[in-house]
Amino acid sequence: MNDVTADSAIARPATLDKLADAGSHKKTTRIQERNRQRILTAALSVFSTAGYRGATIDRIAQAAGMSKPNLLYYFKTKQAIYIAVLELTLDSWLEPMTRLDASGDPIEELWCYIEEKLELSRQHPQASKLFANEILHGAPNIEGYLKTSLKQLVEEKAGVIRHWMSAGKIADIDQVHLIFMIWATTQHYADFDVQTEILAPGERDERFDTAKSTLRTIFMLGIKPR
Amino acid sequence: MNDVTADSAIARPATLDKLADAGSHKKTTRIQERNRQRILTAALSVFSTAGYRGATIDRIAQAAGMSKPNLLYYFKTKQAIYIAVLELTLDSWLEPMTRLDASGDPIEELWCYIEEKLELSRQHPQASKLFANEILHGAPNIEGYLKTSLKQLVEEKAGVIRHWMSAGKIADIDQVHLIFMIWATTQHYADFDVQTEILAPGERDERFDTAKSTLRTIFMLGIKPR
DNA sequence: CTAATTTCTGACCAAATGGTCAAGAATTTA
DNA sequence: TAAATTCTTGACCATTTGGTCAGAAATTAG
Repeated sequence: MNDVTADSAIARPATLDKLADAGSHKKTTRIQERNRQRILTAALSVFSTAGYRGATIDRIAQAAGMSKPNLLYYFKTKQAIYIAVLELTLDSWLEPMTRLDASGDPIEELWCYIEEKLELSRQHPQASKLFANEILHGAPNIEGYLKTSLKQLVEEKAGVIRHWMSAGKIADIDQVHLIFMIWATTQHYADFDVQTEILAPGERDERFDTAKSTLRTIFMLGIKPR
Repeated sequence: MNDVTADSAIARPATLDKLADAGSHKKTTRIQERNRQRILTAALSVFSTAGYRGATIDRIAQAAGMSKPNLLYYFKTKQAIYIAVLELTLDSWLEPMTRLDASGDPIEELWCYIEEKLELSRQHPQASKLFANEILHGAPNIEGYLKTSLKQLVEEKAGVIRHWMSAGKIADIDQVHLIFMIWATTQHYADFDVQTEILAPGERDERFDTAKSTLRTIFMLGIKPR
């Protein structure tokens, strides 16, 4: 019996493996390109709604329009598909943060970041759910990434925010926890969309617009220097 | 093949079933009392970390210190255990909101609510994760509850907040989305604890204290009337 | 103490699922 | 066109897992 406890693909890989045909010298054919893409798209859809354990290779194959053995011809294991999808979406999910610019106007920079994060939740809720699931279950597959790349990025941007603070441009609060607040409030609309739909009925876009104006009011007032 | 899509116990039960020995006329023995309790505790632990699909009856039984068939003597199905745990924790999880008092001081009332929610995340992270998982996967088991009891409660309290607003006691923002913000920011520390541990290292209590002071600053400044 | 009832367990079953494989179909290359 | 390579699939296997059951063990009732 395995020692794996949670809804995870594997116990503790230190880092994400590069699954792209990195070392391989074989050229990738057009069929490969197309099918891998189909699989990844299908996998994102299935994993994000069903979680790792809840997803079955059969479902993913079906969603990708191919047979299970055929899918396994492109990705050897279920875990390999999962890791590939995580990899594929991680960068774009974190990208807005990299654009926090120390030389810009603090209030404007932060609002821009919040807005972009909310926009990501609006347009790519599946990515958000994928990560939410992963982290909720202990982040066994991206633990290494969190501890290295993400930590470094967060430390860098926390430094930027701290700089703004000591210049008296924004209120004095913990920088990392401010980032947590931004993540929590924006991703909430993707991860818990079922709940927000029920409790704040109406058109989806309308809901996101109201969310945006609420976030603007509170964050902008909340971080303004006194 | 079943039609169930996500990591869910069942497709769409309108409401949570009362699983307590409601209709039964048999008395509950002491052994029953003890073992049911053990099972529910174990189940909360396992379900919250592994999700519904990731949890196995065997693991729950093991955590409860009994054999699988014995556990199934007390709860007929895995789903029955899951629903029972959800039921057991739902009320206490939502209870702080019921205490939002229209006659109290708005700022103080709201801060009190935020503080209590954060405290719940600190002391009962498992409950938070259980719900996060459930809602993330479409809330198939508590959909009915969300649409009735929770919706009613939220509407009532949104009314209270609206009242404060029209009296000019707090800033003019969407009430329901303010509630979302409070949920998102406080539950974040339970649901994504792995991430917060990595990015904001140090003692757990210290982290929660810093979170609290950050939330206080932003929320209190953010909702203050201009 | 004996009988009735409750509690508990090992053995077992059926379905679901991750993964394999030999061989056929399609495509590319020479 | 023929050979080589890539792509695809039905059939199959092993493991996991939710759940059953007959009966043993313990507990309670008379």
